[in-house]
Amino acid sequence: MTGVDKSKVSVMVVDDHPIWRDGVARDLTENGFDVRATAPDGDAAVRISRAVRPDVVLMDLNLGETSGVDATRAITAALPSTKVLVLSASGEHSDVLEAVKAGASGYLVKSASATELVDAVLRTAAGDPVFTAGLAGLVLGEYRRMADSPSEGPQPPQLTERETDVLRFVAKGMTARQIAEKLVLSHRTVENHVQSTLRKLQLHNRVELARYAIEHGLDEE
Amino acid sequence: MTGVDKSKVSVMVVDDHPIWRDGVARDLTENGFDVRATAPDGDAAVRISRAVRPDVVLMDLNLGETSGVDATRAITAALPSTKVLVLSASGEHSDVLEAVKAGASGYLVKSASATELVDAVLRTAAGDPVFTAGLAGLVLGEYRRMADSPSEGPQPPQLTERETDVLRFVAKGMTARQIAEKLVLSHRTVENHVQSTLRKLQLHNRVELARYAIEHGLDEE
DNA sequence: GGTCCGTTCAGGGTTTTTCCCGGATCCACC
DNA sequence: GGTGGATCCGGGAAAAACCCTGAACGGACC
Repeated sequence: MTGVDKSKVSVMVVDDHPIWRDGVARDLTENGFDVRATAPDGDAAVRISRAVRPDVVLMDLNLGETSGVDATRAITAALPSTKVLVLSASGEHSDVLEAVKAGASGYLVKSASATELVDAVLRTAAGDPVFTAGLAGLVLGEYRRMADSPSEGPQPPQLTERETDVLRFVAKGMTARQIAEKLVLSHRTVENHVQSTLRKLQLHNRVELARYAIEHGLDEE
Repeated sequence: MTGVDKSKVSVMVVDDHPIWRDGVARDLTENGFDVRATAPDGDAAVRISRAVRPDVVLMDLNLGETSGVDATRAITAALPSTKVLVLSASGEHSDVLEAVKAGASGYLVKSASATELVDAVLRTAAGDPVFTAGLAGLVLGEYRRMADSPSEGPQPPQLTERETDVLRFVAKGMTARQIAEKLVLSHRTVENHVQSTLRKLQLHNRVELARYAIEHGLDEE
């Protein structure tokens, strides 16, 4: 149909309903996409996406316990080249804006047809923002209203200055005590910064922090 | 004198005698080299060289407790583009061969004159192997005698297959228990492999291991 | 004034890592 | 047959990391 090579677009599907999840996955596969992975919740999504590095993540917002928004934030933070296309039952304005703020590249309501979905994934992979009719205007208006973020992108993961300081040293392989000495702090404070950074980025240990820092060039400067 | 741009050659001086160390550093500076760092022992040398990434490391072999050979091995393993020029009081054949096996690009006895030193550092930076008269033949003969290492280079850091397996997973941020499950091992065994790898590469924790793995492409494959 | 957030410190607990040591098997090489 | 390396398993102990909690201060913002 379109001129894009769909076989090169790798996709991950995140949804807590197995039926819907597999249905979407089959649809996409039949349409030539490379469905590399599926995940039932946010935690798994974050973990698996880091391993699989799909081009596009189809993310349900309403994921039982873990929030799709948090997962979206973590994924776009960890994998700048991966696009997250939110597929949600609701078309709530607040949900849409939250998702976009978290780094989503598009927002589709689940009532969309299969052909709409295929088209949306293709366009998302190509870098176009995709929004269900009526929502594009909303997001655009909101952008204008904010007006203060000159060049945005998927929201630089909101680490505080101190957290960034600590992260840099963690990425060099220093212990909390060594960092504390360097920054003239208590090692407990350093550990707290590490903890809050782990939470914000949805990572689980210092090695993952180091990889994150390296991928984002936080360690060179 | 020579046509090479000395101001571009960065050097680190490793020696446990402050007087000698500073004397050499001053000599080199006066001759236009960029002496970026000095270190009094092997541990500091390994640590600092990773941060500074000098073109040439002037390494004393006889460093109190820590061995200059070990430091040489660790530095050449971690920084393939950094050359280690050994500056030793002794001209012992076994010392020379050990140093070369550890990755040294050259070997100079300390009785060398300042001009010889300057010349040696320049040639080392240019990639030439530099040896005090009489030692070049020794090393060449030894190479021929070994004859079985087809293309050597600075000795690929001698990690065993299992250690490399474990390292790959460590670099992904997995704990010893997770790796143990993956490789069907006891977590104590995994920890032992981590330990021996740390020793061999003269690193001190998993974050440094991860950085090593990433720098050497061990994590992608 | 009140509230939120960033930064700092700390207690208290569990888990993991780091470091040292030992022993066992297998296999290759001399 | 001995020797050494790679691989495996384990004990013990100290350090570090991980995770949650509360608390204090100052600055920004309403």
